[in-house]
Amino acid sequence: MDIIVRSEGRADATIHTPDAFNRESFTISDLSNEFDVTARALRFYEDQGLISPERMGLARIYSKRDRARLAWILRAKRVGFSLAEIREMIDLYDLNDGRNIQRRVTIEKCRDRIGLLKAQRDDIESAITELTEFVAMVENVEAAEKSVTA
Amino acid sequence: MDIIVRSEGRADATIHTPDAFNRESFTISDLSNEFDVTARALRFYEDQGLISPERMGLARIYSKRDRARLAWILRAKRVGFSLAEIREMIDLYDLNDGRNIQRRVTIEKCRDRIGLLKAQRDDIESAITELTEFVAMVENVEAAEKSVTA
DNA sequence: ATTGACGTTTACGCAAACGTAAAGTAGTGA
DNA sequence: TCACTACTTTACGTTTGCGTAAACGTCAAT
Repeated sequence: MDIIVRSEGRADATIHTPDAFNRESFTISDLSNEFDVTARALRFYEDQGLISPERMGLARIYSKRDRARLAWILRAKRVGFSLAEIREMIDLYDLNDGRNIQRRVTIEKCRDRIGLLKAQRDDIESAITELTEFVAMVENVEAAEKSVTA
Repeated sequence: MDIIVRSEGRADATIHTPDAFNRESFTISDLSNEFDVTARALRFYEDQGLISPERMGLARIYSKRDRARLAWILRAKRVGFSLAEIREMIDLYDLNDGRNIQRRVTIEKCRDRIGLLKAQRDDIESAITELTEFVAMVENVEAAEKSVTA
């Protein structure tokens, strides 16, 4: 019996790890399942300095913060940022967390990013419109054809 | 009639090519200048089957249609499509141009694409909001600090 | 005839973002 | 103890989207 239904039926292995009674921590497969990315990807992000989960022996233990950060990373990716750019931004956040660095630079970079994002959004809007019109057109041709055939 | 707006100082060579009195055709550098992409990129797109300009001997001659298609391609790129995906879409358009293929499939694909684009747009919106808030925050900290220092 | 400016092909190079073995460790369950 | 499963590292492979010579053709002007 394949005990592991995941989530709602996943009181197995990883869960009885001594300290994880509260869902404060996650395994690599927890997160890779939840966010639908491969473990390989997560390890890669770590290599690139995007996340640094704790370790229990060798195994990675992701905290809630790590999880939140991952969510952030993935959205940034979807939005078109490269991993390098994401790392930069994370650094910005972190630096401004422990704040003592040039905020001007930070703000500048963010503004640039915002500009890019807006342009991108507009491009996407146009694309949506165009594709939608295209679909409508194709459907009309289809309708016309049917009316002829009928 | 502002036939050539971007030719501030380039009414030379390419222009007196015998047949191109009307701006029906463009050289590779015309387009690479206009759209700010390298000639290498344009040739690459051709390799990938995205555009197929005429030839005059060896040289590529881009028609107005080619130019329009290029504009389309570049926007699709900005929106996040891969060259392969772009080729697929172009094929869809073309097939529906000489229409005799399954429109259902076309429409399906377009709808999928539209869905993705909308999700992407929403992600971008969120990112814009978040970044904007972040900037505001950083600026507030700055202001607060100044008020202390002052 | 030579020098540019512009065009061409062929082909190797490269960074990004993982995929994919290969091989070992560690805990659990029968 | 044995098998299983999840997790690990190391390291080479792959795809995408061009960059970057190298080496050559073509025309116009000097």
